[in-house]
Amino acid sequence: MAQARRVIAHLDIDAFYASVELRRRPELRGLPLIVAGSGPRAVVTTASYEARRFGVNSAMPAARARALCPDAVVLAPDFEAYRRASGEVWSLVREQVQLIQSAGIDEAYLDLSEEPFPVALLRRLVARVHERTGMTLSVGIGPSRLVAKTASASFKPAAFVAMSREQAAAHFAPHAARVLQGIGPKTAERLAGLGIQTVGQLQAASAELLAQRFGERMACELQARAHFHDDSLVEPVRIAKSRSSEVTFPTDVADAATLERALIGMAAELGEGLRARTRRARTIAIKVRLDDWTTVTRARTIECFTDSGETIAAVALELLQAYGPARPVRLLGVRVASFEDESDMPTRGTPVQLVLPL
DNA sequence: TCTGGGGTCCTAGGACCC
DNA sequence: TCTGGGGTCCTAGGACCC
Repeated sequence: MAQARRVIAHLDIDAFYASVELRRRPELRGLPLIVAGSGPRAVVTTASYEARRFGVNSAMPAARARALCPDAVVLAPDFEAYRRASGEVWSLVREQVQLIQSAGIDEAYLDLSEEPFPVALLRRLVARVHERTGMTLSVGIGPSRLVAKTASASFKPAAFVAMSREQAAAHFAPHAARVLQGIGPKTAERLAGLGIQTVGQLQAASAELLAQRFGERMACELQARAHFHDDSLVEPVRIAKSRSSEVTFPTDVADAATLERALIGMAAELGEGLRARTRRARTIAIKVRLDDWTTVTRARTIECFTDSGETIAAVALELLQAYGPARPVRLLGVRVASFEDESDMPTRGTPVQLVLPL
């Protein structure tokens, strides 16, 4: 059933990791700050706004970031601290709002459709989070996740913007199509090949032309986004479909024994994770990235569900041996999927009941 | 000075069954 | 003996997001 009025908010903690670091190292405030690993292949996890002015951005190789901004303070990431800080922020939000979908450590969507005064509630929330944690939230408000997210992302830091679908469609029309969620570098490039650079041009593009280039389904999806049509729901509970562990070696590895040791370690980790969550998987996959960046995946689905690191390792090793990388390996990963359906699993503490169909 | 790690979703093709 | 179409399960690759 269609809902009369949807009010969705997107909340994003500004420069999250950098903010956590600044909170405990206030003397660094105002300086360009980069959070990045120290290895030769490390990338930037986050940069303060001062560092961003030098062109430093997330996912950029750390070495390049240092070159762009030699005076920046570079800190190694402390994920444990970030998880704690994230918990502080989101538990404050959860005190006020029930329908929350987490979107990573520093973002969430809120469904405030049932709230009589959503904007006032969000104002109070932003103030409270800032007062209690020192973190600044950027907030986008709209009739959909797409409008909310695009608004918060484009007006941050310290954004607080509400827009209707029509306003978003008009406001973002001159912006690059890339601002729309779901349009990444590849799709933007393909669109540019059709002469489509902006959201407005995508709105006005011929549906036939788009369908020809992208297929019916994706074409419809692209144009719906350009007009900010989106009825996806805020889903508070999402059940994971896969878990994985991967490692990029500091230098490429040609030695089979080293690869096998890494694989066994990751398999053990995944087994532990599955047992901790009382979940079991049937599909075991490996991912291998060679020194020339070619990336290959191999998967096998086995008869029985497993949560055993040994079983995962045995299958992963077979897959690796069957593939037999012909070049030095840059990255190696293991993934488990096809989880046992939760409804088929015995629930702890509740006796199993036989339910007959009516 | 080359490009992390953890996920999700989509597509396309093949095997197999009815 | 060939022909057909749909559905499900599985694998591999790719795009995207945080």
